[in-house]
Amino acid sequence: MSESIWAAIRSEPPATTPFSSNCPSRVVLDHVTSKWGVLVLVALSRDSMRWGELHRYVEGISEKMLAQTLRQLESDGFVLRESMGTVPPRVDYSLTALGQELAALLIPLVQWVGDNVGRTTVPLGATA
Amino acid sequence: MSESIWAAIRSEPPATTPFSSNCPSRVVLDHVTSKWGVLVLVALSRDSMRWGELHRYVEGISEKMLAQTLRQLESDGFVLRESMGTVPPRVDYSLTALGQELAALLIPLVQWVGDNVGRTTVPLGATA
DNA sequence: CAGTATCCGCCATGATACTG
DNA sequence: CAGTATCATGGCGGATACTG
Repeated sequence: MSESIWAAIRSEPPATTPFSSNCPSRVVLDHVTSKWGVLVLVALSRDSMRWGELHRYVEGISEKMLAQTLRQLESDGFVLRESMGTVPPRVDYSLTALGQELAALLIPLVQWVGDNVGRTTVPLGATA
Repeated sequence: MSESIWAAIRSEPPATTPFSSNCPSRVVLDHVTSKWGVLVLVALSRDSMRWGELHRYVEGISEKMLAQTLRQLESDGFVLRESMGTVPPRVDYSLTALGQELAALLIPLVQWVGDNVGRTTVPLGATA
């Protein structure tokens, strides 16, 4: 009994890939590639931004989704939240070192998509 | 009247970015970064795959979502579907040139996430 | 200003069953 | 084998109102 426990503990997390259904990276990947996650991460890649700035910059995002996305990315360790504790409140959001590594990979992607929408055959009228 | 029409037509699609709420790239970005879209695109980046192969390779994807994702990516011009017209049926899926360009950007991302999950602070227990 | 709280519709996702 | 059809549901996402 104790043996099986130790065996289980000792056994390495069996080198799962994002293609494995139980791989933790699936979760992170979902956060990162979420509808708003990508845009927020890229938005913060230039410089830190305040809540209101982000809200205006990432057009169309609701307050709820902005809050949710930021909390998510913060809990993943990609975003740093700094409250200045002033009145009226001022809160700055920036990328952590980890977040910057990630954003570095996201930028070319967003850039490419932006540049090449015209080459795609996306059914017109899909404005959503 | 005709003037305003021409003015409207002549005016360039006002250089929208993915941060603009009405930008078409938003749609493509959503397809590409969809839960299964990323994985399917990366899966096909090595070589073409049959339906059943994909279904097994991208663990956890339902038949419905596989079909839907493939149709989506096909209609965007990223994926090529080739039915062999045999019985029993054999259908091959591969990336178009456009899809390969895209996948080239997706691979480092998926790779990075897979390699760096450990550095993130994803709340444990989130296996979904 | 920077959020939280609440309500709600809709659709993305999934499980199951069926078909050429 | 390669899908489609159908049904059920959770939660994504938006709108609105409220607060320190």
